[in-house]
Order: sequence, then structure tokens, then C-alpha cells
Amino acid sequence: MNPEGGVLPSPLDDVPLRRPTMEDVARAVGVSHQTVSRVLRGHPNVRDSTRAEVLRAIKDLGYRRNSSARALATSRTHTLGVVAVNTALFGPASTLAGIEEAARAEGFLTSTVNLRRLSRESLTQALEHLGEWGVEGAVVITPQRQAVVALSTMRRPFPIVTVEGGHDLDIPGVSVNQHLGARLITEHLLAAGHRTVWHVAGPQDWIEAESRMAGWRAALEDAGAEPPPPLLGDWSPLSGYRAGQQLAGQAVGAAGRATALTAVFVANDQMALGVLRAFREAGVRVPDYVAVAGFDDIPEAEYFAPPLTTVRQDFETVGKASIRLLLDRIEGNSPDEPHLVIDPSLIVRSSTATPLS
Amino acid sequence: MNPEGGVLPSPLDDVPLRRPTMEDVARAVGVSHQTVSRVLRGHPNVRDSTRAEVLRAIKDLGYRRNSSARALATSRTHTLGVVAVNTALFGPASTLAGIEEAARAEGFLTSTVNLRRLSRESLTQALEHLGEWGVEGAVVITPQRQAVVALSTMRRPFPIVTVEGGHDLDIPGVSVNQHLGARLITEHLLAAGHRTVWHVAGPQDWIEAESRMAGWRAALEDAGAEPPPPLLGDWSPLSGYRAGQQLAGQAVGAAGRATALTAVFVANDQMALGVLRAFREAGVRVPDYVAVAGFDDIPEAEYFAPPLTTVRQDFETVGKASIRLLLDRIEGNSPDEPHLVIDPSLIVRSSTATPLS
DNA sequence: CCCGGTATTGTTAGCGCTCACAATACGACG
DNA sequence: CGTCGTATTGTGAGCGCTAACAATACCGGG
Repeated sequence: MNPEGGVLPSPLDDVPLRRPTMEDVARAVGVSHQTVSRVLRGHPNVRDSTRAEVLRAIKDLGYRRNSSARALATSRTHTLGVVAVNTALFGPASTLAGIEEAARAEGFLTSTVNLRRLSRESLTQALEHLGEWGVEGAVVITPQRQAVVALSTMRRPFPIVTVEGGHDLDIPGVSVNQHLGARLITEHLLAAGHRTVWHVAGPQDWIEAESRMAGWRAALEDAGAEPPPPLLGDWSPLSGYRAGQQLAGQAVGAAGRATALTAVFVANDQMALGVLRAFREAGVRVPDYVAVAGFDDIPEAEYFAPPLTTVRQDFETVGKASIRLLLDRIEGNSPDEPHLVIDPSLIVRSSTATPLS
Repeated sequence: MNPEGGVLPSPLDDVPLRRPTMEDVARAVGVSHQTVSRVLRGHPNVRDSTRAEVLRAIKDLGYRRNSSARALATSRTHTLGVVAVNTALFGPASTLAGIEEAARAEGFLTSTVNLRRLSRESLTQALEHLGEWGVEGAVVITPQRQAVVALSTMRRPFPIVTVEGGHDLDIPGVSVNQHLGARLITEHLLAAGHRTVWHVAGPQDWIEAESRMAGWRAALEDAGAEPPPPLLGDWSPLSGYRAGQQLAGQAVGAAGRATALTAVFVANDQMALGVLRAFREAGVRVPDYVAVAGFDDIPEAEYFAPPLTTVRQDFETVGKASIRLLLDRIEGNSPDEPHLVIDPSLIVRSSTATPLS
């Protein structure tokens, strides 16, 4: 087609044949490569004038230090791994972003491995993969109990901290106080005059689901209310929908009983969405007949029908904290408290507004 | 507290004082390090028995090759960068996951940089950061026009491909056919008997928003329908809500006119959620009075009130394709077509069900 | 039993950087 | 003006691996 033949590389795209090295910079200034290295590493014992000349040459030549050589010489790669599942979901994705930002601020590169399932085998493979690249440590987001257990019994080739991995095992980690979140929600509902609160729980092999249920139950018991039997979902809107259909049956005709359905705490916003739909279809008006609350505060929650009362977790803080913990481990400082807990906060919207009656 | 004092490192956590090297493996077998290297690299000229012995020793010693040394010797890091904005959102997060998986399958590590804003400066910094670590190339998710423009006029220190960066510039990239998606939606609505379709658009500096609007307009014009003035949003549910309030005003009292409001195509699902809420509050029943469609197919869309007709993009394919394109560039093959386009598909749900009337 | 050829293995240099140490330079002091 | 101490700079040896080349080993044919 092109009479010239061949494809010309974009002039903006092309790379010099050989990247300049420290030696090149040194030669340009007339010093030794070591002096250049010292400038780069911020070593104090370099005369200011020399430092300036070196920096100048670095700029002129467009020198960039070679990370592989540096890593080889120092045996520090300044790279961290992250292992996560379901990264397309709001929670994991936000945590990931928080982790990456925190690591970057500390001068580390992060590499994420997304797993389809969190099995012992896939976890091993992921760590293997990261190990191949010489990560100095890894954050593993382990919301499922089995994953933490697997991790705790596994040979770990580098320091590891967990996120949402609970705090009953010996691996250091950071998690959100799910128990408190559930308690806040439940107490909020009780304070609004509900005699009890029903619960649509997440899958119980998830630590978060388990804690939320425990928090809910604890709040009820503290208040002397009777905990109705919880329904189980799998976090998906569909499972919430199914649970909602069941609950809608309860909502009618049981008024007056101690466990009459007037309030539901759903373990995440997505299931709450399903519950809302089921209620709508069944003619159960929210919040007029039944108050509904969720958990997570996904961006959509504010626009549900009606806007959803929920609990917000500060993923950025979680990310920062996990990186802090991990770097401490890598540096060899074992902090006193290997488990950090972040408190969530209650977001009240109209799905739990007290009916005027 | 602990009478023993000090924290004992977990026995599972500890790392041998010195990781075994190729030399160690070689010595164990009684061959030269080069033979070990050959086995590792799958070089053919190694006697089977030797290979077996070497593999055995590798396993016994728990040898892992040192990626930094390898990278230094080959000047290939087998690392790719990814730059993205708003990674907590469903679309970017899914694309990210697709990219990571595809890269891992090709034996590459990916490092993601999450940006808060996609400015020329932040982009430069991100690429700088990745460059420091010696990535061989990068995928940049550039949904905003200015970002692609910046990229195209920028010195690029390594091969780069864009995702959602449109295809009118000279940087290779892959994108979803937004134009087609919008057309599918619009035609679907027209086929259902609506005389025209209104549009709540995304911010017009976003390439996707622009293409969706163009596709919508083209479909209307092809059908000889009159395009009503589009409303502008910013992707957020709130902006959709505002647009919905405006539209709700249109919905009443204008029946009979060529541009009567009976159908709305909203440029993404989140804004559609806002529109639905506004309509609900204004008593505009969906789909009975007005049909509403979105774009993206976020997991929640199926449980909106009512379930939302929308367009699904195959992010996994996008990720795979972008990695393929990037690796081609890195290997020096310049494929004929530097722009790949992935077709999306229409998902019909009840928010556009034809009213019985 | 020697020769040429191929299959297999070993040897030697780096890759670009940091570290430990050696070698200067410079200034102040006696 | 020599000497010592500190500030600054240079030298050499790796880090663990790969790539090019050199050196054997082994095989069949003459």
C-alpha cells in the first residue's frame, strides 16, 4: 500500500538505542559513577556544586536509573503484591485503590493478582506468581474464612498481611469493625421504635457476613429483643430478592407478635436492592410498612427506591493501614498490635425513616 | 506482658538466610550454572537425564530464579503498566481485571496506577512512575478526550496502547463500539413504537459519552425521527436524578407532539437510576408512561425498579485485546490495524417493555 | 581406529547498580 | 609549613543471571 514500504515508527514513540547509564552521566560530568550514585541516593557527602552538575547531566541525557540493576545490587525490589477476588465489586475495588495509592506514596510498586475463586490452590499459585517477580511482601484480601485458614497454614515466602481476614489467627491484618457496623444499624432501628430487626445475612463462610450477623444478634440481645431467624443470601441482588419474597410473606398478618416484621437489616446493599424489589412487587411499602437497611454504601445506594440507610467503610484508610502494617513487617519491626480495626459509620437515609403514624 | 519478651517470628514466615542461586543448584547436581539456566529456559540441547536431575535439585533446594538478575541480563522486565481513573467504578474495575488476567496468562506482571484525575500532569507522573520500574509497555485507560490528546503529544518512553481512547488518533488502542450500542438501544425503542427517543448524555469530553450520543442521533436520523435536545449529566446518579426531574416535566402535557416524551436513553446505568427515582417521585410510571434504558449493565441494573434495559460491554475481551495489541508493539510487530473495536450487546429488560395499551 | 559432525556441557564476560574500602582533597591547628 | 581530621571522590568486587563462544562427548562412516 505504502510506496515507501514498511511502517515508520512514530517519532514520539521511539526509544534511544541504548539507554544512558550511570557511567554515561559520570563521564559527562567528569566524575566517577559512584558520585552519580551518591547524588541519586541523596547521600550527604557530595559537594553542592558537584551535585548540581550531576543533576544537570542526568536531565540532559534523560537518564533513568535501572530498577533491575538496583534491585539486584540491593536485593530490594520495592514491589508489593496484592491478591484479591471479585475486584469488579465496589468493596474490593475501592480497597485495591486505597492500597495502591498508599504503596505508591511509600515508593513501592504494587502488582495485583485477581483471582476468580479463593481456593487454597489458587492462592498458592497467586503467591507463587508474585514470588517469581520478587515482591517483598503482599496484601491478601481474604474475606472468606477458608482463605485465611489456608494462608495461616501455608508456607509464606514473604511477609503477608490480610485485609478483612478477621483477627483470630496469627497473621497480621486490618479489617473493618463489621460487628460495630451491624450494631449501629440495628440499634438505629431499635431506637426508631421497632420491637425487633430481621436479618438477611451474607454467606457465613465470609468473615464479614459472620461478624455482621453477630453484631446484629448482640445488639438485639442487649436490647432484650428477640432475634428472628436470619435468612441467608450470597451477596447477589438475586438472593436478596428471594429473601425479600420470603420476608414479604412474613410482613402481612403477623403484626403484634414480638417478632413481627417491621425492620430488616440486609447484610449488603446489593441484596438490599433485591429485597426492595421483592417488597415493591409484594406491595410492602418501604419505609412505611417495613424499614430496610443495607451495608457498604455503594454509590448507587443513595438512589435506590427509597434511598438506603447503610454503613460506610473507609476503604482508603484500610488500604493505608494495610500497607503500613506490611512495610513494618518487611522492615522487621513487629508492631505490638498485629491487627488493626477500622470503625465504620452509619449513613441514615429514608429507607429507615420512622413512619409518621 | 509476655514473660518471654520479644515477638517470636512465626516459623511459617521465616525466610532462609540466603536464597539458593543457580550456582547452588548447579553444584548440587555437579553441572555448570549454565546447564541449570538452560533447563530453566527450556533449551532443547540438554540430556533428559541431566534435565531431570536439575529439576530435582531445584525442587529440593526450593530454588526460585531471581527476576531482577534475569531482567538485568536480558533487559526485559516482563512487567506491564496500567493507568486508570475511577477504578472503583464497575467499568474501569472490570477492564482492569480483564487486563490483568490476560497479561498474567502471557507471563507478564501488571502494575496498576490509579489516578484521581486524568490530567496531562498526572498522566506524565504515572508514566514516569511506571518507567522507574522498567515496565516494557503500558495500557492507559483514557475515556476522556483530553487524555488521549495529551498522550498523543507526549514523549512516550515505552509502547503504549489506549483503552476507550477512540480511534481518530495515531495511538493504537481498543475500544467498545459505543456508537453501535447506542444505536441498538435507540432502534430497540423505536421498534417498540416510540416516535422518538430522548437522551440523557454523559459529559461530552468523555469519548464514550460523545459516541453514545452520536449513535443515538444517527439511529434517530436514519429512522426519520426528530432528535429532542439532549440533557447533559456527569455519570453520577445525582445528575441523572436532576435530568429526570426536568424530563418528568416534559412527560406531562406534551402528548401528541412529535417529540413527546415516551422513551429515554440514559448514557449509563447510574444516571438511569437517578432518572428512575425522579420519575417515581413525579409519578411518571416506567415503562407504562415512559420507557427508560441505560448503558453498562452494572450488576445492580437487573434489580432496579423496574429492571433496566441496557447494553453490556465485554470487558474481558477488551482486556485481552489490549494486552495482545501491546505485546505486539513490544515485540516490534506493528499489526495492520492499530485499532480494535469490540461490539457490545443489547440486554432487554422490563424498563422498556411495550405498554399493553 | 581415525575423522568430521552433531549433541551436550563449560567458560568467560558482561547487564547497571550498590557497597565497602581506599584515596585523595581541603581546612585548621600547632 | 607539616600534620591531622574531616569532607569528598574514586576503585574494585560483586549481586544472579544470560549470551556468545569454547570445549568436550558421542556417533557413524570410511
